Amino acid sequence: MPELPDVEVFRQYMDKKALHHPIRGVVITAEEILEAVTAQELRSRVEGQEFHSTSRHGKHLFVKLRQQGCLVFHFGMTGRVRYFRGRKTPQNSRAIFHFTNGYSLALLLQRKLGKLALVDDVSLYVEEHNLGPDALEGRLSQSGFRAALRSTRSTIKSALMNQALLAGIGSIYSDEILFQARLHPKAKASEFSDEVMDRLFQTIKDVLQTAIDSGADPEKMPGHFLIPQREASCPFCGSSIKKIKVSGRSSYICPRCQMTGSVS
DNA sequence: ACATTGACCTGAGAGC
DNA sequence: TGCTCTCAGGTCAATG
Repeated sequence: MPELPDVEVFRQYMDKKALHHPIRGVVITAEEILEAVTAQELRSRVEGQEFHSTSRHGKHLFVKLRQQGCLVFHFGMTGRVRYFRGRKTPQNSRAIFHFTNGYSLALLLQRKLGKLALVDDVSLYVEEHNLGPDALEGRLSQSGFRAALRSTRSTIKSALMNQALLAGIGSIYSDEILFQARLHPKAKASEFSDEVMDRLFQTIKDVLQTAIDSGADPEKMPGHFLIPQREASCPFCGSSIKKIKVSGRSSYICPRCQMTGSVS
């Protein structure tokens, strides 16, 4: 779930539900998800404050505190947030922020691959984690995208998933983007023409924005999207979708529509 | 120096 | 039913 569109939906959810409530307690039930902070330090710096505003870079969600500091949520492969009322915490809650209004916000991680950090400087965090420009926001220019693709020898799928080149795309959305752009995931990223790169650049924006507009919910995505029907047939030509391995990750492709750059 | 692989963690689902 | 095996949407260290 948690690639750029999912995290953006979480961000909007936090904005709607969890801002501006005084925090009366913080409970960490899996200390290993904390990054460069102890549970005690986190508690003492967060309790009494409020969530003030949110932002996002790639797959990272930043929640600025009212006085000082900023929480960083990373969701790994299975993370979510949930705002809930009452005492019974949802399953797989690893960090819970209790508000004075009787509601709480939990970070849910089935697998403990997510992270929670507390930082003072968001741009420093982004820099230290070697994150490239966000795949959707304006910082990534068309020419910058071309330069990024030309700088690597890897396949286009690996390049799209490389957070240092551009941040926010994972395995699922790289498949969707390459499907919509009719490009084979094993094609060499650096070998595309300018025209193909520019078209791919636009496809990235379109796919990510459309996914966000669908609430990152496969059931609400448009009929030409691959995500809701990866195990079925191509919405364009009807061929059965094939599952292949690309640099160790499963990839779903239409073998007929995505010929460009395929290695025979 | 760069790209790819395996390990990390946990649970769901397949196959026996 | 119950066991074992494989795999999953991410990242990073180890390897080639």
